[in-house]
Amino acid sequence: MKSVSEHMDLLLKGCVDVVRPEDLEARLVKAQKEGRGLVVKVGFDPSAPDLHLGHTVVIRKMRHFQMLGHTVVFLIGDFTGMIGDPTGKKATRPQLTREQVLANAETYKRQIFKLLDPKATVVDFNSRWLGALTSEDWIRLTAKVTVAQMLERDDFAKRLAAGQPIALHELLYPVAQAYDSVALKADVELGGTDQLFNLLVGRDLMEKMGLLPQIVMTLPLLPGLDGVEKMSKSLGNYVAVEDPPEDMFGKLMSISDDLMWLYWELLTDTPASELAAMKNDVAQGRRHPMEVKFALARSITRDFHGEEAARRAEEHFRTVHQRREVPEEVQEVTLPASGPQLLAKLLVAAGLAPSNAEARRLMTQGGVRVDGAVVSDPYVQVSCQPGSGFLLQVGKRRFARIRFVA
RNA sequence: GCAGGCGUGGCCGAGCGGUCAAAGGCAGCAGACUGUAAAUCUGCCGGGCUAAGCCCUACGGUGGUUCGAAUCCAUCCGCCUGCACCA
Repeated sequence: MKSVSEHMDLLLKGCVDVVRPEDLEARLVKAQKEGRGLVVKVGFDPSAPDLHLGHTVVIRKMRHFQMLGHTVVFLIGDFTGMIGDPTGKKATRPQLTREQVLANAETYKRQIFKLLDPKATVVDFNSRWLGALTSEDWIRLTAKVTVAQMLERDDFAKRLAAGQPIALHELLYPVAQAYDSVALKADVELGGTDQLFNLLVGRDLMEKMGLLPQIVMTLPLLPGLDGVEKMSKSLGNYVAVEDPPEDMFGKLMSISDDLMWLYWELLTDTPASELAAMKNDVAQGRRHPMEVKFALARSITRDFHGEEAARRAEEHFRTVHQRREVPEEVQEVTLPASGPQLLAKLLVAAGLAPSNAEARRLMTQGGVRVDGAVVSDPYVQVSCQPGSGFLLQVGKRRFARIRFVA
């Protein structure tokens, strides 16, 4: 087994806050001596099981713990979901049914097990213990946390100062999350940097309830493909875990050279030392940034789709985007044969344009090719003899092979 | 409850009786450029029609006024902001 300090290198890679590193090290040493793994807890929202690469930053860290023999608890916050993590955005969460929660859990599993080892992952629901608390239990529990403590939270402080409402139950969110750590006797809790406050409440509550306070580790919020905003579905700058390999590869190739390094750090397991060497090589002109970006796209695509799919996605990218050639697999569209037709209408029929007007526009702008040749006259007709056909291309990367059948 | 305001294209947002298919921005699409699906530049960006034009649909819903309404009036729906109330 590797030394604890080597473990530390892997575990601390990419982290923003670690409270406290020396505690982590001590606990690793103790665990190793006792031959047991640490319990690493991470909470997830039960309502949004569409994971993107931003989420995988934390999930990857979970994997690092697994790789070192620790147990990871993927905690679905079905009880806290009723509150909704207070963000100031009103909107009380719609309550999910038991069936929805379970269905979402399955969706989560399908996605996280691309990175995590199912055997070393415990999937749990916090309604299991939070739902079992009596009114009396809640009073005893909330007695351990002060209002002043809650108001340290930036969001609460701001709203209070601005005279905006803070519903009483919102204060319960951090307390409930903290109690999760008590129930699980967590050794470590991971989360995004936005979770720091909640995670620290967990430490505090554990100590008050006679447990060893958990170690808190936060990971950065991943910037989206634009390199500016954080990755999020609503901003459209994301790569979904379940994006098809070609899309995933292509989206990753589109990031800027600067952003690439952060993605290397947060979305691969490449050791920091290796990364530094690579960065240096590019800076010295010994390696081309594009080549390094290819390696990145390959690595990430492989994680989610496997070696073979990643290879094909790369090939597709090189063919279609780099060499501007026709991809191996082109969607076939069969249309009923007829007399001569306006090409514009065929574009619509083939699903390459949403309306005739749009199809004509595309043609006028030189965006349409028939068998490789640009056709810019919006009124050309083509013959639609049975058995005949041609390759239709719109823009650089949308293709359809048209065939006419009687 | 009282007073005032708002609702415009995928989104934000201007327009306040005709010249409005509706400024501007974002997003999107196409072209150029590029190692790149980045950046930048150019063009397009409701729909139908072989069209410098005509027609249809569209500015929350409905009904009016007017030769003519996104623009005025009535009403309904939805949202917001003050003030009041909160036994």
